[in-house]
Amino acid sequence: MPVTINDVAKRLQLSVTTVSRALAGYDDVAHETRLRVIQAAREMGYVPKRAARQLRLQRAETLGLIFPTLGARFSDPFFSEFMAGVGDGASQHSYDLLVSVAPPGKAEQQTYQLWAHSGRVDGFILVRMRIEDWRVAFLTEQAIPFVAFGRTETHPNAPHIGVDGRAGILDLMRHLISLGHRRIAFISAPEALTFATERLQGYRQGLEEAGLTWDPSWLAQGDLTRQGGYQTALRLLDLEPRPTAIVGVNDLTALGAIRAVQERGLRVGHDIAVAGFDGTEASEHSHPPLTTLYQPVYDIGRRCCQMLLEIIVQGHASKPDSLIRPNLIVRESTSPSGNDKGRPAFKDAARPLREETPH
Amino acid sequence: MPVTINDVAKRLQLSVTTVSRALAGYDDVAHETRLRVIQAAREMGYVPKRAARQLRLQRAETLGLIFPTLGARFSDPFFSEFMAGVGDGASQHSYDLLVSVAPPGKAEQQTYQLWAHSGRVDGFILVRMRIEDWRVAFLTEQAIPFVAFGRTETHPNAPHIGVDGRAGILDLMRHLISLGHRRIAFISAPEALTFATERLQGYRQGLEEAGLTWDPSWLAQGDLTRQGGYQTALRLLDLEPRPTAIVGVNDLTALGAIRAVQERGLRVGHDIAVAGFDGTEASEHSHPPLTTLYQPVYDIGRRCCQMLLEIIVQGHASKPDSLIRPNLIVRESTSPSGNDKGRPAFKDAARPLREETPH
DNA sequence: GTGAAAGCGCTAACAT
DNA sequence: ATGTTAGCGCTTTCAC
Repeated sequence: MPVTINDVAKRLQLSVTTVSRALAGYDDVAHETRLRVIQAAREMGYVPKRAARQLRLQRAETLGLIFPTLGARFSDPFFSEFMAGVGDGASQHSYDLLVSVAPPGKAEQQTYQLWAHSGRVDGFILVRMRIEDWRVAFLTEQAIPFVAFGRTETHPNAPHIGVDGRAGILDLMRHLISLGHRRIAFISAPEALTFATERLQGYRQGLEEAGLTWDPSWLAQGDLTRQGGYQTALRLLDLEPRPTAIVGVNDLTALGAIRAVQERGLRVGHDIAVAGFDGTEASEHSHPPLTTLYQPVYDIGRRCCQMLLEIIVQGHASKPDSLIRPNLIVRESTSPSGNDKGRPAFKDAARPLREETPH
Repeated sequence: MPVTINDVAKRLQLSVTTVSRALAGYDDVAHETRLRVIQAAREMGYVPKRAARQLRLQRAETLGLIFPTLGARFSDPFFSEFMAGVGDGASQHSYDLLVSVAPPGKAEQQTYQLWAHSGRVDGFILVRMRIEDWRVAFLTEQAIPFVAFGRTETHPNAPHIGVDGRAGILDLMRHLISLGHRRIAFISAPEALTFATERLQGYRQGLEEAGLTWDPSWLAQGDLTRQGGYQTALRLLDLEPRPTAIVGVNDLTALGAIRAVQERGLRVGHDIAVAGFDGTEASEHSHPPLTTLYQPVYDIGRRCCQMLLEIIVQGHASKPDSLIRPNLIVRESTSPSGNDKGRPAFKDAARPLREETPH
């Protein structure tokens, strides 16, 4: 049933070599022959069998992406957009994308091992980097190509694309401080995650820079979910004196905090400022819209992919790492005019869609 | 560098046949031999090359999943969870999951063709079914295994798992009507999508059942996004007399509608009821929490996968289709006590997490 | 209980 | 410009 290169060759009274070379675009094939081959292949619906090609070429032309699941529910708004970027980048070079979902741990490690050793993939895209990340150590040691979205403390020179969370949050802190805020709380995340620590640094730096006295109880730990943000914010709102601003380590956390503030009968933007990080679609449409730091996730996915392909094909990336500065998008959640009722006092900053970032 | 079955055989002074059979668990291998083989394989880090196995077995042991992108941004909270379900189901049977993202059209079709004809995958999981869906026609005609999440008008007997959107929305309509609502608006989606049409049927049926007079302007068309829901709801709110309830075809739409209502200075739940469909995490944490119809997306993903494997392995599914009834979860967005300030008047209905649905 | 050998479909080195 | 051939690593039939 499935048509092979042999079928095509027989029908044309040619050798498989010629067919293969004609299709692959070699220039030592007669022009007319090439046309006949292409024509026949199309008519017969011939497509090279991937497994045969992989076996012969000793490469899979496939990239691997293993998402760590966080809890019972796996619904990271990031995920789909990042994956779209990686997927588009891959298919642009006729590479495929193999995806798996595994909670960090034994099974996860086995999947990396299996995919690499079975030749299922030529390299990996890593996400949700941890400060100490066995994946980086493991892949480096085994000389398996990879590119990470985010850096690792223990292997700072590993190929990666990072987002400067410290600088981003610092921008945000300056914004808040310029609005007059002095008691600024921060809802963090498990500190094993690199980006959480980086963003926390921005927070600390912002406080220091302004020479603000600081209360340790203003620093709380969430879990990156709305629920976590909500519950943590409730506790922060009970403090005396109450913070006037709450910064969430990501949008989901901040969105949860908004809910907490509103349940306490306070007005977001007016009584208390709230801000997040990510620039997810949800941040645009919260009530009030959320001030946040936008990072171009789709684009980062594409670039991770490009970089990985360079490493696979050439053995090294032309630029082994880069640091993207997120854009502060000021919306009503940190504006004195932000409130629960009535029309917005001013238009939102425009948020770029899938734009290419300069390289 | 990579270790093959030959390497293992040589080291043990055995033939590759015996090694292969020992590892595959055949019972005509001496017990002691098997142990030696397993031991050596582990020590040497031997993993069968997938490409060689695929070529020999003439199957990929891989499933394909192609997500249609909607607009510039691809961020459906629902996809990540569905994919997790499919992925877990696949890996449970040592199958892999190949994922791509393509806007409906030419490129999408080519990907299906390519993956099938190149033997890259053994079958497909289809999502976002349309009333008339060329994918179903194409795959059926080519005898390529597939399972769809949602039904298709033109091929009602194609293997699929559906969610009874009509019955779900009907439950919701009864709920709204029992609360006294008489002017109920519905924000729909492109009618080419099966689920949009099904849910719309539930809306119409609910109105009919109650014998309500109906104004055509209460039916509006969104695009499944928050933004679309927001803008469409704004128009609905300008009607005279104003609807007292707005039903969104999905959670995102309803969440956008909530924002519109609040911007107009109205209280959700009190002045206007709003409800959605999906039971996403975001619906739990909106302000106020959103009444919605929960569908067990993760579980559906798993079951689609199970079914597809049955078709691939046995040639047919033990149960070619099933219809899941979504659960109405009543929250404050349709409660007279729902409002923007103060504590919730009653606890949310519990929302099940990744539970198994009865079969 | 074990081994020899064929062959899956493809690409490329090496003829001619 | 085209053909012959080897071989990628695996599974499985068949022989012993």
